[in-house]
Amino acid sequence: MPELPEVETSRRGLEPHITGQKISTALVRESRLRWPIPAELPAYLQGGIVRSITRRGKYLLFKLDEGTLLMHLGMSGNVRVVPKDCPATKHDHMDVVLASGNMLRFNDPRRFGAVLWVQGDPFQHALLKHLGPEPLTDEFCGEYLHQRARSKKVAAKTYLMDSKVVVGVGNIYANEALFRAGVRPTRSAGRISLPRYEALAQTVKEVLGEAIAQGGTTLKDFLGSDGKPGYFKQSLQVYGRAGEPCFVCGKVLTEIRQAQRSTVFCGQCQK
DNA sequence: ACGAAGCCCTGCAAGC
DNA sequence: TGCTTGCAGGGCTTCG
Repeated sequence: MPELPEVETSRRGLEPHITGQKISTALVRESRLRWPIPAELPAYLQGGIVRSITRRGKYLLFKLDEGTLLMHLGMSGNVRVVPKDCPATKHDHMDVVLASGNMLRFNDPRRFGAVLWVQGDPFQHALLKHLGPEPLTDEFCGEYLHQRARSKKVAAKTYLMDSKVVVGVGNIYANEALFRAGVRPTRSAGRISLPRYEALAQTVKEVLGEAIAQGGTTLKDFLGSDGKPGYFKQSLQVYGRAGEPCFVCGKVLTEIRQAQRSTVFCGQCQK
């Protein structure tokens, strides 16, 4: 479900309901995720106050005085604020009940997500320590991409989706950004010029920025914490359009697989 | 050290 | 209608 825009959409939706709230109780209903939810988590959370909710890549960080609740939505995860008497449904893994009468509910059918507790500096945690820059900051630019790609043979798309290179660029937005920049997804990362990387850095920012502004991309079931779908789907130019004509040149879009993920591109517009 | 592949899981749509 | 197959928005881990 979530790429960076969807995670950011969730974060923004949660923020006003969660910040400053005291946690009355927490309940782990199904601990099996990518890693088990720690058995001690409810004890850590109980009585704590959520000071802030931030995002690093696709991770959500709920900061408490005693530590940080680290959450990843994986492929199918969803986190929402609901009234505390809201009946549980399938795949509701965890509830964090707030003094306000609402609760934070984490649901994840495919269980690729994670809910962890980190004491001390969360950015020193193994999962966050080696992450690349945020795509919407100035640190992420053409020069950075160009420099870092030197002598790399990986395909441009695989390079763009590597969280050590840049965080938050998932399959949809990698396809879209490469199309907008006119870069063929299969081209070796080390064989792309600086000006073309400048274009690519720009289109990554554009695509993600537009998607956030539109509340993310709802393909099947993504809903923001307000229950509304994202509207970026209607802006997609290549993702999910294999076999259909390119909006720019009319040539039929090609689909291939890279690293077990579907790639769609225009053989005419992308070189 | 790097790059490719495997794997974790459920749900759904398409095809037979 | 019902079965089987393949694919899905991610990313850590293992293998070569």
